Amino acid sequence: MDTIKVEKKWQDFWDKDKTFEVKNTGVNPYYILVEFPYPSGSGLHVGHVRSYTAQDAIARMKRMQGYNVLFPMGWDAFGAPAERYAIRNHIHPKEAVKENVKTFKGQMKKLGFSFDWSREFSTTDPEYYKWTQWQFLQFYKNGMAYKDTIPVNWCPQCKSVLSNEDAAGGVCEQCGSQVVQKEKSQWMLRMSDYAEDLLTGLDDTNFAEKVKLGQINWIGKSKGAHVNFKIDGYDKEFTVFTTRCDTLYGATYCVLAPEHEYVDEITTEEHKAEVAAYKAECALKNDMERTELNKDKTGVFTGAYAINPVNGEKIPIYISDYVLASYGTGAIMAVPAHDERDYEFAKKFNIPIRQVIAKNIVGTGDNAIKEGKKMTERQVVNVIIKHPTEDKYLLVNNKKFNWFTFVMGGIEGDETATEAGIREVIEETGYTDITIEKEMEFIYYDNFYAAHKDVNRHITCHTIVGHLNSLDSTERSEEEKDIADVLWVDKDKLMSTLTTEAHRYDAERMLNGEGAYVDDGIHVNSNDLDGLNKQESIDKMINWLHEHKCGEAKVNYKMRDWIFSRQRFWGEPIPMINCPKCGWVPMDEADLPLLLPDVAEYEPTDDGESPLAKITDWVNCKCPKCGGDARRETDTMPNWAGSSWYFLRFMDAHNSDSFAGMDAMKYWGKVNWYNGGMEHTARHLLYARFWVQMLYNFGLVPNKEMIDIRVSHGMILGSNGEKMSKSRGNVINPDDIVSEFGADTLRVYEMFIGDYQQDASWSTDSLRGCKRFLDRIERIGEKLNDKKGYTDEVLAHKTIKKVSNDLVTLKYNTAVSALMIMLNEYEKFEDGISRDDYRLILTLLNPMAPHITEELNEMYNLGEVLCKSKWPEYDDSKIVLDSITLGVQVNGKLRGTVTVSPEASEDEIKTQAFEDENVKRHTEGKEIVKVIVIKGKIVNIVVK
RNA sequence: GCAGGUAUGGCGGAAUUGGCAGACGCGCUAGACUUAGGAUCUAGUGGAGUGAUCCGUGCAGGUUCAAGUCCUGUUACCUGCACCA
Repeated sequence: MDTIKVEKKWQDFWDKDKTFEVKNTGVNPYYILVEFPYPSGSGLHVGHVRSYTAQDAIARMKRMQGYNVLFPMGWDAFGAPAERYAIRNHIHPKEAVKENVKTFKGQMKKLGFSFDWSREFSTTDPEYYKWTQWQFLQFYKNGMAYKDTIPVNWCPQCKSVLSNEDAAGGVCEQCGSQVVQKEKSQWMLRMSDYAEDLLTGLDDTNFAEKVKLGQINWIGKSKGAHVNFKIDGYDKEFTVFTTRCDTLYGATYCVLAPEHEYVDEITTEEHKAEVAAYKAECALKNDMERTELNKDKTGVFTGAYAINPVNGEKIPIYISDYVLASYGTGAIMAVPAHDERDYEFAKKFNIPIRQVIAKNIVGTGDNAIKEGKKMTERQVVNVIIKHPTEDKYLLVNNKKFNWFTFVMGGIEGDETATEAGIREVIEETGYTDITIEKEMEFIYYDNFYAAHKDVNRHITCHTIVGHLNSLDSTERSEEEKDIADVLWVDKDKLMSTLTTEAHRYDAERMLNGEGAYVDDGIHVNSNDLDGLNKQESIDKMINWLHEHKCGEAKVNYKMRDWIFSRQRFWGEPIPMINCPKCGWVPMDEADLPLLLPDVAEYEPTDDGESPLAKITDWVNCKCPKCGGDARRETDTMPNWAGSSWYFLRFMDAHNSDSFAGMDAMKYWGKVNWYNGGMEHTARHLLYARFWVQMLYNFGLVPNKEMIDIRVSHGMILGSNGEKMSKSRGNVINPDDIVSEFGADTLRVYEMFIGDYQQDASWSTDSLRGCKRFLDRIERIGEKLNDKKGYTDEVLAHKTIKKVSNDLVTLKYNTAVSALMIMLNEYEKFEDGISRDDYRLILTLLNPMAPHITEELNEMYNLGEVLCKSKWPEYDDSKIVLDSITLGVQVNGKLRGTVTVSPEASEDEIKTQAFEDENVKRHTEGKEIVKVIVIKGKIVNIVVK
């Protein structure tokens, strides 16, 4: 078959027939959406083909099933690449976009996607961005847009503001020079106001779980408290955000972000120079550098002290860039004992570390508390002693209970842990030449049954670490010798030798180094909180803070307001006017769209303003309020703006009175099924949902969430398993594949390539396999017979069911495989296949290979064109087989099979199973313990 | 570091959700038809063994009559986020 000719023929037919154009009327509306592409200069990618084909297949099937399917396509054409291209080639970006759109559209048509082209638009069309601007004005008028001064990435060489992506690694992507931070006034949208709504709104969607998770992580909700700290010697206080106000008694210093507003004021005279230097150093670093230098904490002391509200203690105030000005309040209380970052900082600056939580180990198993035994309180010391010359540790082995532990014992009277520890080592092991190095944080060993004393215990367990200077020793008492042996154990055998959890925990802390203890436990050194766990303490502390007016419960979100300005030419102009008298004034809505002017130069200005700033005719205007001279905003909107509502426009693409009519939006309801790349699931989806929620709150859209199902496809990688890129030389151009193998082959192959949501590597060999499959589909047409109906009813209905279900559960690969199996079966039919057989396989294959199936359907005169035919329905009762084969296992190993009718009783199946020769061999002479029959699945005979 | 994902023949991947592991495709082997084969058709194809059989789903345990699937621990790779208090 001449695929080029045939495919063209059907594409022309669909065009002329307007087969896929839909009206906003009729029953069963169904809206299928794929992310519209950025029409780049390099043309369509095989990755696009994957997701477009998948959605196209669903669209085609749904139409045949009687749905009114909206499957639109358009262009997300604003953005930096088009602008860069324009700068280089001195042509207007809209010309470049026109060219690229032509290429993309041509490629899409050649692939036979069933888009409704009557609704096509580009975000760069004035008729479209008019409404993007109009919506911005609604945001502004409702107080959701404001101006603020924030730092941006600035390339001094290109004299241009860079996005975080373009400034990756602190280096300008274009020229390679060092990026610096520069303060700029920017339009912002109050997205953080919607954090909670964006979180709860997820419940009204059917996004894939991992997509939801991406949204949740991005929003980054955390519950905690604000705590106010007075500054010693000032009538001033600052507020910190903490999720762990329960550890307030362990706060031994505070840290302000270097940008914190109080820093200059509270810094004492002798620290001024140091603080100023540190601040200057931080200002030079951008976010990337700050995080890169994370390995080592830096900071300086301000000389000032804060007062801890719970105990009145004076604690030093430091500044450090590990505290971010942009999160929380830009200030923290530091609890080194129970926060890893604080711990690291405290170690480096020699700040006290105060334990306020003790790990609590509860006895389990043999150590679990025993009913009716006395509960006793004990202070215990565990002693970790290192060998004087070898890398070994001193253990004792209690013979009666076969316990392996460090030396341990009770602390008597007013002994310190160290004194008790030394005493116990001498008593239990005889070694006398002991040096104790340190005491670790203590732990509780709660509700634990001590078998050797036959009592229940609540132990406070102090752990000290030391070494022997020599093996000098005294004779142990006979009593001690009876109780326990002394042994030295290698470092790496330690963990597996120790028999109690408390000792293993000690060993781990000692070997891996101590750090902050961040888990739950029992509070200590915390007055009223002592004895409480984490949650209890948090609740109690929040009450206390509230009562004493020095803090309150507080929820914080990672998500910040949306920076909505770009200093770029190729974006939607922001329709705002700056009047010297009236300030910022929105443009009159009747004057929209505010068109992008035609200019000759697209380079940004020297001070980083958008190129629009240079066009004085355009910039200078009259204030809509007072009529005086005023200037337009020269910043443009970000690329994300146009794509935040395009799916609404598709519902009513030609509406000139509004961005989309309420009736049209109500008719289509939500986007039923939205597909896009994993890389967009976090940001694009969040922006779009935020945008829609605002519109909803202004009464402009019918639903708070406008997208129901969201799925993401995996990437198509090069044949070497790496991402396709020109530099790697592994790019596959879909055009080449279409002209050599045909669009249908490419479509079927990309559906068959593997799990849709997983990445997959390109394989031209595998592609050939799909070509062979389609060739065989064509060839079997020569074996048509005159019989009526399906030759194999079971096969027919089974396959209808499989394909119908697989297409809507993203299992395209097994749908194709089911059709391959069907064809394999057809080829085995001795008298050829019936016309109904052929029509069936062509229909089922049509969503994936629409051209060849239409052609064969027409060639053999099998019926109406497939795209207007009805999708076949399956009948479960026809899938029932006359007989089924069950595996027979003996002790879980397959030994034979039985073939029985589906209605066979358990006894019949059992009887037959035992008749199998091989089963007999494995069961003869053995005791039958149990026979398990799972109807329709398996028989398992358990023998001894 | 945190979060998520993945791991099954020579390769891409199936497995009705705990029930005959390796469907389907590629590749490979042998044969047929051919002047020819990167066409087509037939047979075979996880490993070891002549065989009965044994071993096999990253690794180590566990639960179960039965584990790729469930539980505990662990390793490697991929993708996000990254000092989020």
